[in-house]
Amino acid sequence: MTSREFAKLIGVSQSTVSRALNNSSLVTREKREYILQKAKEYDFELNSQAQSLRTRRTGTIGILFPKHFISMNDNLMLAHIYDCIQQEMSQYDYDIMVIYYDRSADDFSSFERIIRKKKVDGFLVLRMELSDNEMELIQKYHVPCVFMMNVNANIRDNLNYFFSDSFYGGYLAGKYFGKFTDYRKIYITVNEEKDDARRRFEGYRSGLEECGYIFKDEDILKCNISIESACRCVEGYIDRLAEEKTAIFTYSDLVAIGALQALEEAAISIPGHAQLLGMDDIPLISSLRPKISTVHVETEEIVPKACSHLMDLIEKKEIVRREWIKPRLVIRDTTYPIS
Amino acid sequence: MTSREFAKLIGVSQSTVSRALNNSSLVTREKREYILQKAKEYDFELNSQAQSLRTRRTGTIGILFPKHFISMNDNLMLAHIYDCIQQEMSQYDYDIMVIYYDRSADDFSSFERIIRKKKVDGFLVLRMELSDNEMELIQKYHVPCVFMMNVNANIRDNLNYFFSDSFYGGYLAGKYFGKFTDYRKIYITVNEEKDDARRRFEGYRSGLEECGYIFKDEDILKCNISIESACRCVEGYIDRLAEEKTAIFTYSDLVAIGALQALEEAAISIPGHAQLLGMDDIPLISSLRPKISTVHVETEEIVPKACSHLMDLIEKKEIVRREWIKPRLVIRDTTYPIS
DNA sequence: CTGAAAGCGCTTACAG
DNA sequence: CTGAAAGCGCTTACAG
Repeated sequence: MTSREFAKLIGVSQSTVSRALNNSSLVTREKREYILQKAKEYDFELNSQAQSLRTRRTGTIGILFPKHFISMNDNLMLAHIYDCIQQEMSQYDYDIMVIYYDRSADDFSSFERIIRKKKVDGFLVLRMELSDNEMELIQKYHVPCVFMMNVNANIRDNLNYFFSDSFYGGYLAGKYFGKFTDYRKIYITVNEEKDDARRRFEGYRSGLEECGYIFKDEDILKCNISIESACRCVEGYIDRLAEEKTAIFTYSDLVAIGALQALEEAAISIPGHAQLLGMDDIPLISSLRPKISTVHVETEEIVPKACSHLMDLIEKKEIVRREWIKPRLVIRDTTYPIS
Repeated sequence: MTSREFAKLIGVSQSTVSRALNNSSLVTREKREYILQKAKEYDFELNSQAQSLRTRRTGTIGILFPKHFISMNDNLMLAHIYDCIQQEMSQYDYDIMVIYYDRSADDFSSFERIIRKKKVDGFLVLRMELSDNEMELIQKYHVPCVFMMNVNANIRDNLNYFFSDSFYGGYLAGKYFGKFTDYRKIYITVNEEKDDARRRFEGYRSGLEECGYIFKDEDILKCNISIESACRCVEGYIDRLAEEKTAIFTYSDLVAIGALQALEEAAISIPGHAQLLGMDDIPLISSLRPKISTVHVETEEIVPKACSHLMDLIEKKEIVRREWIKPRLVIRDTTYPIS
């Protein structure tokens, strides 16, 4: 049933139906209520395609996932962020579309296609390594975009973002481990999120330095962002870890889980002989035993801010907002309590 | 730029532009190629809202998640299924919209809203406990729907589905554990997915029976579908588990992970004193140590079948397909190898 | 506050 | 094979 038919059926004009169903103040309360009630009675709902065509609003936002992202299962932090976004957006009556990076696409990435076809009203971008091409698209089509969580590249002007302060997160780890003077400090980094991993490390190094510890570059281990890879990485280093007391800060919780497995396998006592500190604080690590200490990234704070600001941008409020949100330390079982 | 403007610009009619860009055979190859090239040159793309309004196709499908589903993080099996679907659908150039069950909605669930507003062309349903109301909506709006993975309720006529044969999965577990005559058999079930958990159990019992083992109802443990809950559940039972050798089959891998933690905490040797068998085979469990033996649900087979069939239904091919896909046993570290 | 009318940008039956 | 025209179902400026 179209709005014209429905309008005729209940004896008002199509315009009034539209106004009532869109909560326009141009319609009297009584009339609105009458129409709403009739709409329910006749199961009438406005066709969203036609609405979109007219209003240029789709009621859908896109989440642009990082390039290296393969699956929710492999990157639990992204799954967590996704969950938070979904929950947050439900209050705005917006639907969500996830945009993966499409390796197979030659000419158009799905991101490009979705922008050009106007399938979404705006983007939440979890990926900073946008190509110049993609950046241009955003500019050209004036798509509202809010960048969030992790920086991966230089931030251009007039971009909106809510980033987790990765440097500060690392700094907290450094200041904390710096207190344990008899532990050799290690950092496990990942290949995928280079920029962010670098920031975390720089913060770590700087925190340690403030405590008088000079970090040696040879104590950086490298792996991919998966449990298995981290486990194998630490296994390859296990003799040195067995020799002396170490305090290991990892790029992410997932890496920490892998490291923990290798340490347990080698019967290295935790936190006695090796302390282990993850980063992100994904839900999974508080389910696993031992509970891994970590640097908590304030997803709960970042996501609502990013969503609400994206809504503002879509409503054409042209303010630019840029914020760094500070992580905090969460001490659990794999490090010593703060004295 | 509209297709009319673009057409004028390059000296053809709007109809021809539309045909060329939609790969219609009614346009000569040369003309098509000319138009495609010009489209690229002028950055022209058809507006998908207008297309949708005309064709009644959105190029988007919905995934209806179970009611008890809260997050990708809590239910890793759903995250896994989601990953598979996303990967599969990319070949069809369809976008995906996840529909959560909205507890807060009084009158319209987001499922209802999305059906009525015609925001998607069809649904992949991971939830069987649809209300009568929702079932009626599907019928009334003729929305193509493919049900998949786990049954949770009675299956009505002319529904399309690709289900994992939960009974058979349990049966495999039963036949397998049945060989270990000196182990007491346990089953850990969950509150959330009652129907499916029941089927898995019935299969288990029947497999055991074939081996001459009569399962006692007191050996059913109950928890929620989370690692913590499963862990606490097994802890509460730990004395009996310490007393005698047990073979524990769990509703899901997540439950198995929780059970494993409790067993390890109590220093019960695995698989010597307790054998443990999960179900689903989520990616995470092959990352964790020890690797948990499990009943592998053929997500890789089910998802492509369901997606491809949904595409068929959307193309108005009115065939009904219903299939049960058999799981298989994957023996890893928490059970003895099959002799 | 209400309605008649125009138009959003496409696709496709129709005529040639 | 190609083009002119109608119409998908809305919203909103305009007139009253």
